[in-house]
Amino acid sequence: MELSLESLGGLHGVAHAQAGELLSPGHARSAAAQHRGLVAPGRPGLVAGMASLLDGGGGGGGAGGAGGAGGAGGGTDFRGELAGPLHPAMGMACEAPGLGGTYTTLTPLQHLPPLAAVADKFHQHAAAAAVAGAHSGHPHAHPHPAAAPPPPPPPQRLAASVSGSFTLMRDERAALASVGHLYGPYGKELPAMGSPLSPLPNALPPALHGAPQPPPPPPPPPLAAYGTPSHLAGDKLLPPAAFEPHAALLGRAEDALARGLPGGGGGGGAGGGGTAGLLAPLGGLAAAGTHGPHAGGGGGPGAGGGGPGAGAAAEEINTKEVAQRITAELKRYSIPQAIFAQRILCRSQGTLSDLLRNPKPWSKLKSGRETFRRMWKWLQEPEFQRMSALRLAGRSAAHTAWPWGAGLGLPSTKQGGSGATRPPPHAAAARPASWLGTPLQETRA
DNA sequence: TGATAGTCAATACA
DNA sequence: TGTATTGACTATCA
Repeated sequence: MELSLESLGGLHGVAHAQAGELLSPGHARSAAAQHRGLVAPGRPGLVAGMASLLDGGGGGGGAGGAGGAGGAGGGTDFRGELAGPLHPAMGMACEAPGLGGTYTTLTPLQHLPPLAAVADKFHQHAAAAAVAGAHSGHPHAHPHPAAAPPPPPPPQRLAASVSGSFTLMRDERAALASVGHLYGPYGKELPAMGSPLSPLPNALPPALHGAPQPPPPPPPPPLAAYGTPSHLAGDKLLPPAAFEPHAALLGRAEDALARGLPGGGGGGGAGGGGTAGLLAPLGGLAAAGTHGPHAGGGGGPGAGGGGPGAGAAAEEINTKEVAQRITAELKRYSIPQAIFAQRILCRSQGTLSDLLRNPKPWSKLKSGRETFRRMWKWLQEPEFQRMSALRLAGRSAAHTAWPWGAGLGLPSTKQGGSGATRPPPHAAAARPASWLGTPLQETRA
């Protein structure tokens, strides 16, 4: 792995700083045209970055990058545990419980720009990435099935790589925490990384905004840009089967996060905010979520969180809060429920809608927890990764012709009703072009 | 075997 | 076009 801290940093920088430049004229235009109204003034750069990231270009490389990063970070035993899959949201959302597999983005990072290239705007992420890298080298050259170096990706792919690095970081910190590593460094970095976690400008309970945060997340990139996996064809890096461990580990990761991230510290406030608010120790129930679907407004969670610090292995997710945040994020980025449901949750739009509107208390959930975990996990990701996940997932879907959009034929957490018996669908075809992108057609052509 | 949970596709609605 | 609702179905558990 030729991944270096500097590379990471640079990569990151490029991803954001040069996003605009990297954008293909077509995408740039479409993005601007389509989301003019969505782009919040003052954050065009990031938007562009995300657009770029999500752009088809980023995809393949990105995935690879992520994988690479992950590999780098995963140097520890933890890596072994994770065995590749780094993030359910990263295109491996739809795993079959028990299969323990996931898509992973393991392709090597491509040329990385110098750290100097990092845009100030994103220096925090870069730093975080660097830290992650520092803590996790990818010592061994374990075989990555899909790690085969893809053809030299176009510049745009760098962005995607960034997302990969984030994936790494995320899991990395969990790993670190879980193995009792010094989590200290992350105390500072994580908040930055986590900024995306609780940066919901509106629609979020105060608790979630408590802490000082970097500038609000950028407005959503053009959706059109998200769904252009054209060159990503065949980018599935890991066999789907490799994924679930992720879910299995999720618990641990959550733990780790709960213990190490938010709470951490007092600092908390915000930093922890996100996670803290969403997770609650079993004993101290989180707020809203546990009190009923429409329990009162948001106050709860964040506050309730009580501190992730407490939650160890058995923290519960504040379903209500997660639902609110997901709803806010989807609106913020103009992500259709159907897309999110299919790509990240491997569920149908109707299911997601129901879950978001009527989240059941964690305590009442059974297999449905998995769905909320995915949502939660997605929320934990930096924006780049979130979008990447959506994109990658879409790509995977496109290339694997997921049945009913659920993915790889893997059963959903719980096969619902006729879903299992219904004829393979047309789901893919029905996906909005802006999200699915033309790639599907291209790759099939 | 019935109750419950979870999900889906279809459809209505905005 | 995206979201909310509904009815039907399967899986799990007591």
